[in-house]
Amino acid sequence: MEKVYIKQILEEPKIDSDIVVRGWVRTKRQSKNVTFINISDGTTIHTIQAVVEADTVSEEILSKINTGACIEVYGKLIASQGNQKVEVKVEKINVLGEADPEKYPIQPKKHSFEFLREKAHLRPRTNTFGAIFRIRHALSFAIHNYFNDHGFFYLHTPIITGSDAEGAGEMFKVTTLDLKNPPKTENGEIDFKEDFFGKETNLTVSGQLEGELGALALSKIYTFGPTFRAENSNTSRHLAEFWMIEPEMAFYDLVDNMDLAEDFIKYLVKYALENCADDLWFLDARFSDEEKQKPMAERSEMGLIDKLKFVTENDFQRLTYTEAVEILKNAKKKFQFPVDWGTDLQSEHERFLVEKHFKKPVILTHYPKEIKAFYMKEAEDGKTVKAMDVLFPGIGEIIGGSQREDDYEKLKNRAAQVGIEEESIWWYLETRQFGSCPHAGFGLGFERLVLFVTGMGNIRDVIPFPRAPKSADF
RNA sequence: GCUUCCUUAGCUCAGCAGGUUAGAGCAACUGACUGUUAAUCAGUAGGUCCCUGGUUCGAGCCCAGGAGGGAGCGCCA
Repeated sequence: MEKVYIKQILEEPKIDSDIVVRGWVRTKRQSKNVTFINISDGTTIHTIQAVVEADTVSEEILSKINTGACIEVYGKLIASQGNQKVEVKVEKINVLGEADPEKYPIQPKKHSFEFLREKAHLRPRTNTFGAIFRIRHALSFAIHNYFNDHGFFYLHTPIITGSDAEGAGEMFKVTTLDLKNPPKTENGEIDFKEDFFGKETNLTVSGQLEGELGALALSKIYTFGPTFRAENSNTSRHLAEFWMIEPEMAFYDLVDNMDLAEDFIKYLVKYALENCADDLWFLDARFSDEEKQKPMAERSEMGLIDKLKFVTENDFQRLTYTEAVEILKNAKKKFQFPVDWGTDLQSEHERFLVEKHFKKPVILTHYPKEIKAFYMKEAEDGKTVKAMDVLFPGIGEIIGGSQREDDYEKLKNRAAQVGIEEESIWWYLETRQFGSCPHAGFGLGFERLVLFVTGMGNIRDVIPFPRAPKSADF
């Protein structure tokens, strides 16, 4: 028999029908003649209220119904006399799983996110995390929807990679060698020929290079999978394991790339607004409460939902790195770090451009080639590359992308300049020898998107089980 | 990796100038209550003051080292 969940019961209430509700107890309110139990099954932010008249359920069972317990309620769906439209008039309750109220850590009160991070196994049962993970799902789904509708193919790039040339950061080693007693070469170095793959392997830091191989065959591809960085990054915007979306498109130049990035993000935010209204409403209220705690100067001028609508309704500001440097040099604000053409912009500079100067998402292009990756297409001026960074308020860089260098000689020279051995990326270089073409792509940090859409402050709270330096529980 | 702040009851936090038996709110428990909305009211119980060492007649408070956490920076997505 098909099970019915709370979301469906509340959306299409069949008054006077017999129903079974299963879920976890949020609160129980008891008085002499009647007991009220609020139940959540996580299918929606809303709970359903079960009403137990005196003597319908034994004291023994009632005493086991505490916050956190899992119960199965048989009864009739009736119109409610209280604040909600409908409620369940209880006939029978089975306790499926008890939760000792002396020990169950999630109480019907506000908890700090720091505390809940230590209870990552139970935090999905809270309103906030339920909402976040439902939105996370919706956004994932929307990503596949968007690309499928636009003729992209989902390409599965490897998680274990034999290449260490992606240049995106420190990598986690993958090995089956005995770490206490590894085989050694004559020089005394570890002999990776003896390792599982017969060479040194790592967890991927980016699917881009393999993604390009796909684009140069299928025209438009995207990847969406986990990515690993062993950087010792201790911030609220970095994870050691995160999910990245990386589209790569043949015959796209930098402008096409920007157009796609902007349209894509707007679609995703709009999808959340249209499909996660209840959860966003809840998070909007949470966001406002949070903002009220902050000093006036730091408060967001807009509510969460207003912020999201603003992004969908306004064009992103596009400008070159050189133009940005000019704006920053002429700004009245004193920066901690000086602005100079040729050095990378600091967080404070990016924040100024996005949050103070333009007050909307910004796409910066044409960075000096020295501060960008080897695979980016050199611009006509010979000094900059056709790179683009999409900067978001409160998040910073949410997308990094570029038109890719499609000229074999130039690409080979750039790789050599930054010390990448030709043999390690021979397969990548070969695509420029055989049927090369202009192409472009970008990487979108999924958790950074979820951070923006949910209005949360720390990236560790938008992934169910965060991986960060010194932190890999659960 | 760097800078800075924090660690006291299950949770959120207070605590003086270094001075006896360490406090509050919420949660829990017991009871009361004719339908509650994180119910209300009354009561009960709950502590390795993060760890180790030091200074002192005396340390939750001062000093040193360590562990864990937050915020910011760098690296990036």
